[in-house]
Amino acid sequence: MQIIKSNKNIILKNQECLNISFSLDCGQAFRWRKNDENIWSGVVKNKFLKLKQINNNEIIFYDTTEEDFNLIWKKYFDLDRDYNLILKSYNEPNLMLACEKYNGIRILKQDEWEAICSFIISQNNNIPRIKGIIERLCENFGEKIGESYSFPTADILAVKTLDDLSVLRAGFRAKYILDAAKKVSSGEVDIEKIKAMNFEDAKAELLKIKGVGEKVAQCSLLYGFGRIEAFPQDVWVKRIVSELYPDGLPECIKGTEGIAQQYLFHWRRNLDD
DNA sequence: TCCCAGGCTCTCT
DNA sequence: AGAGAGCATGGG
Repeated sequence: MQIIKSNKNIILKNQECLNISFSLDCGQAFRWRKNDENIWSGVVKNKFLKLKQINNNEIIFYDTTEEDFNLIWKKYFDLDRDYNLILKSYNEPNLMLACEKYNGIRILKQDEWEAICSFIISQNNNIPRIKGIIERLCENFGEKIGESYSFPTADILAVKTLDDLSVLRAGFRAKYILDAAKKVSSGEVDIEKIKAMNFEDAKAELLKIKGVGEKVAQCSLLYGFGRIEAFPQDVWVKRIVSELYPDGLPECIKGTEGIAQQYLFHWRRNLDD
């Protein structure tokens, strides 16, 4: 991997196992948009970013300093993890197929609160509508950042009412968003403490929030807290498990279940393509 | 019109 | 402790 400064941009060359389109559009993050020039744009932690992948081995981070690249984007795209090594360790045929076809998916390290809130919204919902609700959440309650908006903090949402949230058209999930915001804002569910907890304790903390069950907790831990041993089972993954692994998950994914899950999920959803 | 969508809560056995 | 209805909203 090579980091090159070019005018105001950063160019990342020869980064192994990183496909930004797969990573930004595989159902793990809901706020990235691609324009007709294949330029992606999004907001992470109050930073607005545009980026584009060229020739599969060159990624341009527009208007980005080396400092922001090293402090924010390296972590967000999980670049310190050796995905080749992990994917190579998978020796189960179906999983190998998924990894070959969608090579370059990385688990994005999202903001913890944003992940909790986003996956609360995701329950019993479809991806286009999830994106719409989250977009309205940011436009109505976030702050203007570049060409987009920040994700509203728990503190901001904690003092809203159900009536305030009606603009989201989130349905029955609105009351869950409020409960989550109040518990996170008050520290009853303490994100800083969760970071330091073991997996089971961390999950138990998240389950204190109304509207957070097993699946949403696992998603929060995987995409928000970077716990790659999490294994969220939605309807698609349940389908995969019952079809392919009725007697248990393959031994080779132990410790990196979340990464395997992401490849299997994306592969199974796009089987007809 | 009916069914379903990256589930969870509540209630009833 | 396990099963099932109900939940808001919108797209196919």
